[in-house]
Amino acid sequence: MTSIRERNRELILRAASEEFADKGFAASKTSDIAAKAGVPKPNVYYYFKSKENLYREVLESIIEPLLEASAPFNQPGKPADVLRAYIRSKIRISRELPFASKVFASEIMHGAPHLSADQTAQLNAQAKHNISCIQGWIDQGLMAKVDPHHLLFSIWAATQTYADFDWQISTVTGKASLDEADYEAAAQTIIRLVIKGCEIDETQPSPSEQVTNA
Amino acid sequence: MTSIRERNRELILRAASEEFADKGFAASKTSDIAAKAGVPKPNVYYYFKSKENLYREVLESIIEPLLEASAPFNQPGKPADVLRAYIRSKIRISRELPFASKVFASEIMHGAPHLSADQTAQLNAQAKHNISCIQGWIDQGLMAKVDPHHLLFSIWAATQTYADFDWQISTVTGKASLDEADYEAAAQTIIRLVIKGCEIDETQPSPSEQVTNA
DNA sequence: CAACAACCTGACTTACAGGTCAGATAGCCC
DNA sequence: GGGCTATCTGACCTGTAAGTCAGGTTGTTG
Repeated sequence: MTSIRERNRELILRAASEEFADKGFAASKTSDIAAKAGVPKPNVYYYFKSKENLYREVLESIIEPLLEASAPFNQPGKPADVLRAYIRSKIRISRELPFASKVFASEIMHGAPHLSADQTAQLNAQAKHNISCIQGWIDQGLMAKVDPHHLLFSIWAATQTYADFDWQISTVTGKASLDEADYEAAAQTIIRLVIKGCEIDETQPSPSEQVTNA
Repeated sequence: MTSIRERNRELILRAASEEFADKGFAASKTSDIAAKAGVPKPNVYYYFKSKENLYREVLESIIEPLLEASAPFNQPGKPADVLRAYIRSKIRISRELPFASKVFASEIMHGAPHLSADQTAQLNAQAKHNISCIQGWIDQGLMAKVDPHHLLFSIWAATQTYADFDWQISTVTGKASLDEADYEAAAQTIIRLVIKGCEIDETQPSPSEQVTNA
């Protein structure tokens, strides 16, 4: 069995994701990754062809979870429920895959030079779908007229910030790392902002807001 | 007059901020920065002692604007007004100083290894002040009980995202760059989420919520 | 247990980017 | 215009990190 392979690849990938998240692609040294994984450097090259390959695999590992986070948008549901579930998924990713999240964020920040056209297309398609879904709710009078693009950007930003800017969060809160309760508070805060922000203004009560067609 | 100095430093700083924002510190080459600034590489070292020094100056250039953005918190005002002004300031920074913003974001993402203790302290002090200001409003019953930390994190994230993740924004919106109207829509969306989210819930109108027990 | 493949490794090569330097040129003040 | 400083520059040096390789070891399969 080549479970040796599986195991070593896993060790190296884990070390690499931490290293890349911490220092960024260019500043990360393959020798450091090897050391952190507990293997000699040539092994890194044995299992992964190059530093860039290794990086790409780390990057790829976050794509699937990211796409899955949009699941709530892919089945019918009330705006508030879908948005709530979406925000929770996003927060969960930040919490459970902080390294890959950070690598992804860094990649996006620098113009996604390592993302394949296919990956970009997939992510973009899902984003477009989510946006048109929100636009649909607005058209149906199920939620207030909040620009779907900017709403999504805010949700992405607010949820990802817990992975990407963990240093800032730690510094300001004074906690080395957030616990369950902190993440719960974060989720609830973001959910509140989004749900309240999407509620239809009562000031000018349009008659048939509740017309939930299909 | 040594306006030659001023001018050249300015050229190099501008080129450096673009390069650092685009590629990150480690991946940026001083030769590229020199080329972009239109000066030979040794000039970069003549005016700035080292690549790191140059980077630090770029980084430093965003600190002052960032601190100034918190001005609304430093004078009395109603929560909604202060938050609105704050969000607009933050968005303005993202728009007007996109490169330095990105460099700052990248720096924070990697644990702020180049920020001086003093700069960290200043930024942290301002953040703490803003948080206690929000907490004060809550205690006075002027706004809903929204965790001040997470509220601030969301505002930071939502506003900075327009500088940091401009590639993503461009890709999703299909626009190469956002115009005045787009930034206005972004500001209004974020302001709506925040203000609505901070409004006191009417559902259970407790008369004297103001019972702030010491 | 033989032979074949997978895995491991110390020692090496190489390219490249940060940084330097000696000397040239340009501006400035008396 | 003489002398002084600031600015500029091509050519160079050097450390470092990506990547390689020859040969060793370990596992695996008949």
